[in-house]
Amino acid sequence: MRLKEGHKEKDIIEAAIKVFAEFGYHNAKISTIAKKANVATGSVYVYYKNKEDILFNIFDTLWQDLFEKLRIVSDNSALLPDEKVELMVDMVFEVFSGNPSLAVVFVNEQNNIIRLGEYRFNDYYEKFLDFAEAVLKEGIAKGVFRKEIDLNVFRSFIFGAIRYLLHVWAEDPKKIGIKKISSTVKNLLLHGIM
Amino acid sequence: MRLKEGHKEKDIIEAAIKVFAEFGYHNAKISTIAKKANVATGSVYVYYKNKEDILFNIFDTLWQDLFEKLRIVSDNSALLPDEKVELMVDMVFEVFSGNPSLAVVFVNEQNNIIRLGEYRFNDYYEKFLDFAEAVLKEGIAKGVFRKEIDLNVFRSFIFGAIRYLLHVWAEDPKKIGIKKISSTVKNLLLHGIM
Amino acid sequence: MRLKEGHKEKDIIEAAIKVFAEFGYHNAKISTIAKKANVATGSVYVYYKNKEDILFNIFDTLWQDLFEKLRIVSDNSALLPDEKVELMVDMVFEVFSGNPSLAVVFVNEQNNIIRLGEYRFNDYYEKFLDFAEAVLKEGIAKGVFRKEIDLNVFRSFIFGAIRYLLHVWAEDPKKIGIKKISSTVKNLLLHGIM
Amino acid sequence: MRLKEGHKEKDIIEAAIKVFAEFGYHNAKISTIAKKANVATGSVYVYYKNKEDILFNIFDTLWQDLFEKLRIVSDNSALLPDEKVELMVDMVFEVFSGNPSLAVVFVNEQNNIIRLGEYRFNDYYEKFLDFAEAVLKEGIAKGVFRKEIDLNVFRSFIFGAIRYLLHVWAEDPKKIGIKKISSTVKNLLLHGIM
DNA sequence: CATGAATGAGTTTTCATTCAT
DNA sequence: CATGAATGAAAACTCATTCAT
Repeated sequence: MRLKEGHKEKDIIEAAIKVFAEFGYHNAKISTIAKKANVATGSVYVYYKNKEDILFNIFDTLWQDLFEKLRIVSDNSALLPDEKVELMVDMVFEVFSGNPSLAVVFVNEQNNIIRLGEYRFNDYYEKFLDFAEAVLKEGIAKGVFRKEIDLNVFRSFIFGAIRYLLHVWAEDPKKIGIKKISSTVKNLLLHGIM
Repeated sequence: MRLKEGHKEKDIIEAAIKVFAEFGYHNAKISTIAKKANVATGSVYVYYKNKEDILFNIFDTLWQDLFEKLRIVSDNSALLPDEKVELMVDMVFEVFSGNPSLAVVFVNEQNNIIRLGEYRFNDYYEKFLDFAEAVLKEGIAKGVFRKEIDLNVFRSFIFGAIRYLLHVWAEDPKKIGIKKISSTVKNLLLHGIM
Repeated sequence: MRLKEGHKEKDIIEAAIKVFAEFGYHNAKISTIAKKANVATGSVYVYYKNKEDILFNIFDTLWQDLFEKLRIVSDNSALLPDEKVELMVDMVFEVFSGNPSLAVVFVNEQNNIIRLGEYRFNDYYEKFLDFAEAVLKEGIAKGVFRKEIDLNVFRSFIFGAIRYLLHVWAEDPKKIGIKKISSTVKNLLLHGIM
Repeated sequence: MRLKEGHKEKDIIEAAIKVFAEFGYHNAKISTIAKKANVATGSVYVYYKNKEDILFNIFDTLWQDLFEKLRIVSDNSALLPDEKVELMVDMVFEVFSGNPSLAVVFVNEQNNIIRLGEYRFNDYYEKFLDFAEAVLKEGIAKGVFRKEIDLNVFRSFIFGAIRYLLHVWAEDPKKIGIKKISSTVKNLLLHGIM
């Protein structure tokens, strides 16, 4: 029999990330993805149920990766709250640092993902924000963070700031170094501009 | 007799904002917009060249509104840098506070706008960020703001944070009050969490 | 405005009957139907939701026509049972006599219609067979028809015989005259071959 | 070691009959047939040239079976014409009685078979109807059957009636017993309803 | 200006068939 | 012979845009 070559599935995802990043989900054609993956159009449907299934797969993998790394930081009881915040910010930038296209897709297609009606992604996202919230709470409890900060607003504040910076960086990775970005973010987050 | 009612153009834009917010630009049908505006499909094309022209119009109006208000704050030499920052944040939330759908469109369709190849919007956006940067520079010069902050990162940091909070608020305006959001943002921005 | 020309809807149905008859439902292309109706492909979708909707429409119209005519015979209390049977047979052949293609579609696509999951057509069909059954019952009650005949089998027997003859005739209307067919059917039905 | 099991060819045909019966020829997938036959998709093409070849095989086997049995009845000079008719009807129902799916395929896919352009099936069918005609002729010659009956119409009449009853029975074999059906058919055929 | 019927280009998806192993 | 991964041709359907009235 014709053996599965074993890399088509991955090739397709990688091609899809690039094509989604370049054209956006709605303007991305399956045929373009297939071509970029050196695969026939029909082969895409051997591995993925349909177009949205490809997008879901990208996000699934990504979130799982994020959680895994986040948990390691979160569970480390030797760290102070502010150190945790710093490490978390670093971690997020690290995940994307080797793959700007993935960052673009992550930022741009969030809405599509939700509009496509797959609610599991809301859960991922909530869970992620809960991590951020937990660290803040811990910091407040230990008297390291200011208690006037609304937790709900905080978590979206930091998520939005990072998400957008990720996008800015991904659009032109050479313009601002990712190190510079993450250190400025950490600084602003902890101390503000004053 | 045919009444020249004279508000079709505006009706269409308002309908479009709602429809774009609900379905996203790509899934929004011209016929749906027309129906919501109580206008025939063909009439949409009397006032707008095509679908993207409607989106461009929404953003044009919006940016002009933002600039006008921003300039007033920026030009007020009686204000301290930190007061300026606070007022600017207030101002942005104010612009959208009466129109959640507009906020959703503003946040979600930014990418489409740019992908559609209309570069004037890059200019709008740059100009807007320049304002933010100018205020920061002024603050640094006056010794009010910390000079370690990278201006380029700062402006995207604040833009991203606000943009996302706008979205969170717009999706469910009753969940978190816009006042609470803007005060927390100002607080975080100036002083950080520590 | 561009006025509805008023005959496109009918043109499409008529073209569809011909194309379905020639190629069968599954091999019939919307584009072929459109071409035959002198209409753009997209116009088909202005009038009909999708391909199966066209088929449903054909059958709806047909069954309604059949019922109307059947009822007139059925309700005529001046007729003897055997006269009713004769008239009903005549009537069915009459309905199709001007439109062989319609007969072909009626006979060949019955299964598709049911497989497509529109159960209203089962009702039509049951109702139709009930008419046949009622006439037989009446005949038995009056002692004109033999009471050994199983009603359930009878109604399918006659339906199948007529349906198939319709098909034979429609495939080549000149081969056997429809008059000859219907008179033989009536004869066989009432008296058998002995 | 690979076992040459030797019944794959038959397994495939049997699976195909079931799948064609359930979904219809056009909606039946080769992969579904293969799965039901416990065989790989590609193996289907080892034994059959293509999809239509499977259908042709089913009909070939079936018709040969029908002819063989028909000839035995037809050639039996000890039988009276009406006895022959009765035996022929019995025989047809017998052929299908153990395999409702085969009956469904036989009835439903007749048209596809002809549309697929294999004309040998027209011959089969003509030959079959000729048998029926011959018996009728013999009966007329012997003065047992009425000579007013048009032979051409007769043979389609009986074919259509039986074909349809076969379908009705096959769709729900428990609803009406096949014995009841065949006895009613014989009765109606010979004596009519009066 | 206003209308909404008509258009047809463009894309996803399916699945019979092939073929490398 | 047997396999099932890979292929790509084919068709339904959508909807922005046009245009006759």
